[in-house]
Amino acid sequence: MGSLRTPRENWVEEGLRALASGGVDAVRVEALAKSLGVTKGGFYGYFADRDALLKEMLDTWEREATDDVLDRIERDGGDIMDKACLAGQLTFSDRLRPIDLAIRDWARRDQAVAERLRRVDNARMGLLREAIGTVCADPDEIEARSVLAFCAAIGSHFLAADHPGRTRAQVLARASDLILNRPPSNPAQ
Amino acid sequence: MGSLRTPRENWVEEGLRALASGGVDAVRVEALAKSLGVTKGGFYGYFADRDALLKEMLDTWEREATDDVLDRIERDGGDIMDKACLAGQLTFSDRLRPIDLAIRDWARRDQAVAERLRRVDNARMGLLREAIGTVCADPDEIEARSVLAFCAAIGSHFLAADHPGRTRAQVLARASDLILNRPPSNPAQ
DNA sequence: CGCTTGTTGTACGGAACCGTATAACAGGCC
DNA sequence: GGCCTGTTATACGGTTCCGTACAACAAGCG
Repeated sequence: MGSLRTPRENWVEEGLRALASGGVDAVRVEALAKSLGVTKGGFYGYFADRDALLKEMLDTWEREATDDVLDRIERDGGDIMDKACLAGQLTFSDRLRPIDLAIRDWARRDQAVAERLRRVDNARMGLLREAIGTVCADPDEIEARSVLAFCAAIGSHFLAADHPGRTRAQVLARASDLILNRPPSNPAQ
Repeated sequence: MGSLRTPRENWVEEGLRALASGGVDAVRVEALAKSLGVTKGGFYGYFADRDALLKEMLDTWEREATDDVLDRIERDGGDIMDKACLAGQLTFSDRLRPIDLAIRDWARRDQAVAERLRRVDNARMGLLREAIGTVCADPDEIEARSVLAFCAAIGSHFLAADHPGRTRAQVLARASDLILNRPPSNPAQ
């Protein structure tokens, strides 16, 4: 039995890389093969067609963005607010963030992708509601603050504006204080 | 002199439509021609190439998203908060919203587009700062609340989560109250 | 009406891409 | 070493797209 010279996961991995940097339309079999240093010859041994790869990429992403993140925050422990913060850091890591953003745009044009994103976002919102539930009691307000937190996390990556005299991180730190209903943190941190 | 049977603006208009519904990669000369009911024969009489059309589309969008909106809110009058709200409604109108979102994704991969978006977003943020300056005094807090408002406006269109027992509009209304530091509005409105 | 001017349809060459077929090939196994 | 099995390179036909060339054409004007 011959060994797997460029195994299935490599194609998925390279596909996610292409998705992250160029959007769905950049996920092209021949381009991926070139990046992997092979020709597309072997691709069709693993995948029926391009759509099968896209589906597998989404499976991988959905698992990494939910199960893997949940496992990790469970293992690290801490209170629910710590967990939500860690989940946020993980989902907006250098690896997952560009994939997440690309999938959000993709979801606007593909109903099946939108459905997957909905599942993932619902899981994330669940965590956020729990965390924010510790700093506020009214259910409507919890929902509003959770959505604000989520929108700030996503939107800040799509927002191009400058903040004269401040860094984006400083502005977002102050925004976090507002969302969590706490006094301004030390701006020197 | 023959008349302009399908004039320059039609190509730009159809290009923006394609951009809005399918992203930059959907803006293809032959596809636009088909939508316009002609062949691409005439296209290259107006534009040197596809990039020239993309540039013109961005010009049109930038003008509509800034000058046209500013003219309109100036004409309608009202206080600065009214103006900012109207600007938001115009920016996220059925026409401009999908273009705006597509350009945001486009900007992640094209530096020149990112620069244009930066100019537009800076103009919008300026208006937002003015409006929010009427409900809060601390400059850092104004900046944080303005960014929250902007991120909520953008992010809510990229967010796929559900809100059990509520509509997205209800949640956003409550979020507006939080951002503008005012008591909960009547939820029946 | 016939010319001029500018728009449009059609045809072409070239590139990128998909998916298939097939032959060369490399590793394990006897 | 020689076979077997699964991976890879190569070649192919088909499609879609870009940009160019040119001929057909419609409309205004003398």
